[in-house]
Amino acid sequence: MRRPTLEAVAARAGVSRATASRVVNGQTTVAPHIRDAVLRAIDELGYVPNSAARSLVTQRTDSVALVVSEPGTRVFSEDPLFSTAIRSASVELEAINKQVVLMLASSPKSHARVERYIAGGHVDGVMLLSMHGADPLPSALSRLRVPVVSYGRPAVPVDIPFVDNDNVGGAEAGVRHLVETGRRRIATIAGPQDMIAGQDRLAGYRNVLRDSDRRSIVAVGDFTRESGAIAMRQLLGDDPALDAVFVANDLMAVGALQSLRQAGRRVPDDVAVVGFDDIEAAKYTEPPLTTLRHPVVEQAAAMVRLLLNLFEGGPTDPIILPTELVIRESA
Amino acid sequence: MRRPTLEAVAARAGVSRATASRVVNGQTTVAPHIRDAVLRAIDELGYVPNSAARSLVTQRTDSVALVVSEPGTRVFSEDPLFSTAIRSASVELEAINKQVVLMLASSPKSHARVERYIAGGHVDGVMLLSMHGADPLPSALSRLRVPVVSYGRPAVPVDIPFVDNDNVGGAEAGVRHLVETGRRRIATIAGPQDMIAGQDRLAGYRNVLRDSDRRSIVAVGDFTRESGAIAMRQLLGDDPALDAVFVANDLMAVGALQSLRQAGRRVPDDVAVVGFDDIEAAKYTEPPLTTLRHPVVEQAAAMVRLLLNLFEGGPTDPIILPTELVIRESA
DNA sequence: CTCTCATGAGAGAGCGCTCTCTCACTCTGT
DNA sequence: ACAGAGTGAGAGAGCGCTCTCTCATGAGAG
Repeated sequence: MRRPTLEAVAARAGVSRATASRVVNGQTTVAPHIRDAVLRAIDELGYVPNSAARSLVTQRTDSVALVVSEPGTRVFSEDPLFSTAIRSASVELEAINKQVVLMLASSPKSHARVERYIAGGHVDGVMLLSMHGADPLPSALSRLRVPVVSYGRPAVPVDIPFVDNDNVGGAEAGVRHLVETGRRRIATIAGPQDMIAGQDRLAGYRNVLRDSDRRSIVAVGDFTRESGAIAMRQLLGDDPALDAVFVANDLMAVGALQSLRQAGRRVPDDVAVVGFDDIEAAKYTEPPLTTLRHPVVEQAAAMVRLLLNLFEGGPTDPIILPTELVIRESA
Repeated sequence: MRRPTLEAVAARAGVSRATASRVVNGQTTVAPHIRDAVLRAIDELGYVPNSAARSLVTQRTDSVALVVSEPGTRVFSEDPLFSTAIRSASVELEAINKQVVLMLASSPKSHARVERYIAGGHVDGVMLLSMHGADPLPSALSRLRVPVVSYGRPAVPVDIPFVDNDNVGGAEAGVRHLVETGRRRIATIAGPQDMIAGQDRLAGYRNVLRDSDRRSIVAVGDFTRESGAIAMRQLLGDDPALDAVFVANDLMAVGALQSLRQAGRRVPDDVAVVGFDDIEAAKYTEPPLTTLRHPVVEQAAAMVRLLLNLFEGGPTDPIILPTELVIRESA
């Protein structure tokens, strides 16, 4: 009742195991009629190669770890960017016949687990969706001499190829839009400052405010809706006269819109709101959200290509993808 | 420069490979001082067992496939239930030291890929997040004699243990709430009728309407926001006097709210809206959405336990989890 | 002091596959 | 007709591990 082996196939086809192996692996040095005999045997027996045996000898596993390193669990479920990136990366990897091993690294304990697993040579490479700045994983993994690429620039300077979007440039474009539409008191709800995206988007905001001679008004959230709502209330308390807010991601912007509504502010008449990410929900807020779109699917695909290049010796320079201002009704 | 083998560990500790293996696998028949010597050698060499070699002989892989079988790609990224379920299942599996291999099965081509992979014995078991009714995967996999469990009742009657929430009961509770709050013309935006959740929630709606002597007004969406918006417009055209709508999921409810707003209807004054799922966004709509909560995290965890039971011969009866009506402002 | 028996450790046979090496055979050129 | 090159197929050595079988040792019983 156990699965047929290559040996069985070879026996049935009346050839040696080596020849059967050649056919399975698509080598051309097999005469057509022998090839056919082997293929028929494979078909009749329902033979499927044993991957453990294969990777034992080839030293390859044809699978890649997708490590989602995220301290809290909330963002993962809430933020559609995660699932989009994961899906896109999966699709790309499956296209080149690599399996995706999904690993969640939230606690230090699971960090250790991930490291052990990677060190165990279970995978040919690692793709890191690391959100947290103080994350020890990027450096730990790069030390393991395993091919690693990162989605998003690693917070600590470590020699890992990465793909990111232009957070600074995007934020600048968003805030500039507010300046150009005549807003005077432009606040921001920044993302967590231990995340690169949080830092960079705040930097972009500051750059433009500095150049346009405005005072910066900053509250900090953690990229969740909830925190956006709280931060918005806080900003309204700090400066009731603010007439615009640049929110570092759409999820927080949704929360901010709610707080603005509760405070009786009309958007965009009283307060203009610009988000970041252009998640699907941004189209459905009241009013629809002006935001910065960045190509998540392309970014994930680029990350896969980067990993492939790491395998095959192609270029592995960091890739920065552009963002695009999507103007809807909130600003 | 290659990784140390058990042989190397044994040599360094001055024991046989068999003894080293015993220590690695935690057998107790090793004298303490020998055990220590081996452990020290492991530590010094940084030894990590080669999983390919191990699973070659043990015939186990300690990994489980999580197959997301979903025809369109949109729902996956948009619907937070997917990521929540995936995360919860991952967490549970990691707790019992099983790896999660994520597989997307959207096209027939990828279906074949998944089948081949599963048949290849790469995984000890399969967890199926199958959304589509006509999905050939459940039956195909159950034929492969691989342990399979399903998140959500499979559409075709196939002998696979599954975990689901009480879709019919939940829908009934939601519609009953509308009836009890005095609504007369209660429409529904149903989910796709080739999905069990779509069918069952519509059935629940029909049950209550029949019992309360009301006419049913049905539009069908595909569980996306967009389709909810379209369906709502259609319903308003069909029956401008409707005063309530039960929407088969929150995503479509968000779209419906938008259409209602555009049509100048106040919620809940003119039209009451009840959703289903209680996604995070339901708290942030205008007005916040009354909806049916079901325990996604628990459901995924239960699925993992079911798979474990399949491995170890525990009970594998289907599990139906209850839903709970969460009353907010929309109804 | 010998015999039995539990106990701890080693020898060695695979698990199923790939891949190098070798060899038999056919084909070309002289 | 024969050397040399080219081609297709088999033999066999591992890859790193687990696990059964066997054996050496020493404690306890007679």
